[in-house]
Amino acid sequence: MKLSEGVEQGLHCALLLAEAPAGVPLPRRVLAEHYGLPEAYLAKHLQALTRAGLLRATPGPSGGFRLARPADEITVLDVLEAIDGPASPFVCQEIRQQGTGAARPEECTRPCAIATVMVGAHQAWRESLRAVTLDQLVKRVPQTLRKRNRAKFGSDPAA
Amino acid sequence: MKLSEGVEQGLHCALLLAEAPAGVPLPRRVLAEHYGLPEAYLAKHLQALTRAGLLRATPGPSGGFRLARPADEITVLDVLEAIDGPASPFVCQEIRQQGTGAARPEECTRPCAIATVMVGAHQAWRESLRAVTLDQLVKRVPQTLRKRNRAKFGSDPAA
DNA sequence: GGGTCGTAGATACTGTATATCCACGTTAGA
DNA sequence: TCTAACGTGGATATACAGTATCTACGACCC
Repeated sequence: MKLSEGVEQGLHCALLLAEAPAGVPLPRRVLAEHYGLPEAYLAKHLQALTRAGLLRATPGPSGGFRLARPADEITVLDVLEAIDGPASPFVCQEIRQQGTGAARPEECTRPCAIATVMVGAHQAWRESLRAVTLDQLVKRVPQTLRKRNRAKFGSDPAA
Repeated sequence: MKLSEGVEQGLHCALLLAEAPAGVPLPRRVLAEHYGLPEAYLAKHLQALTRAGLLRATPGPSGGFRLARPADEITVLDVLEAIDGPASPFVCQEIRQQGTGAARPEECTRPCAIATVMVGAHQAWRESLRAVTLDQLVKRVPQTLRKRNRAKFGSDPAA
C-alpha cells in the first residue's frame, strides 16, 4: 500500500498558496521550481485540485493558481482525495461467497466482518485528515521561512 | 492508494483457521479451494504469516497451517502488517528542503508539518485495526456458517 | 529401510498501474 | 498580433502486485 507522490506535492503547493498573499496567482512553473518538482507532472495534480474546486486557475500572462476558498475551509483530506481519489484502499472481493466453502446468500445479509473492520479503519484515517486545515498547517511553518515566502511572492499590486 | 488483495485473502484464511478446531492443520490446498483462491499466490501470504509468527506450518502428509497463538491474541493489524509490511503509505520526500524555496537546515529541526499529519492519520488507522482480534471476528460469522465449517474440518482425532 | 506422495519453501516470469515526459490546443493580457 | 499562461491527450519507463514453476523436506506405506 503506497500513497501517490502527487499527494505530497499537491499538499505542499496548496500550503504555499495558503502562505502567499491572497489574490496573487502563482504560475505552475513558479510552484514547480520553488520545490524542485517536475512541472509536467505537477500540472496534472494542479488540474485535479482545480476540478475539485479547491484551486482557481487563471490563464494568460500574469495568470496562475490561487486558493478558491479561505485556507481554513480547506482540509488535508480535501487535497488528498482530490488527487488520489476518494476510494477506500480496501475493496471487499466477497471471498466469503466463493469456493467450496461459500457462504449462502441468506448468510450474507450483513456485510462481511472483515470488510466492516477495514471500512472503520479507513473512516478513522479520513477523520484524522479532515481535522486539519491548510490554515492550521501554515501556522506550523517556521516563521523565518514564512516571512521569506511572503516576501518572495508579495509583489502584490494592492499592497 | 490500494491495498494488496493478498491481505484480504490472508485475513479470511486466518479467520477460517480461528474457526477450525485447534490443533488440526489445514493444508494450503484446502484453504485455497475453500475460498476459490489461487493456491500459488496464497502460498506466498501464508509464508509471510508464518514468518511473522502468526501461523505454524507443518510439512508432510497430514500437514498444513494452524494458528501459532490463541485467536484472541492475534489482531487484524498483525495479519495486515505481516502481509503488506509495516511501512506507512506516506513517505516524506522532504520536499520542503528542495528547489529554490528550500527551507534551511535550522528551519527543519521539527519534522515537516505535512508528514506529521500523515503519520497521525496512519496511527489512527493502525489503532483501529489493532483493536479487533480474530476471536472477535469469529463471533461475527453467522452461526450456520460457523457450524458448517466446524463440521467440515472437525475430523479431529482427539474428538 | 527405501520408495513414494503430499506438503511447504524458493525462484523466475508476467501484467498492470503509477510516475514522467512531450506535443498540441486554448485563453487572456500587452 | 504576439507572448505567456492553463488545458488536454497520448507515449514511455519503472515499480509492484499477481502468477506460474521448480526444489526441498517429512510422513506414510510397502
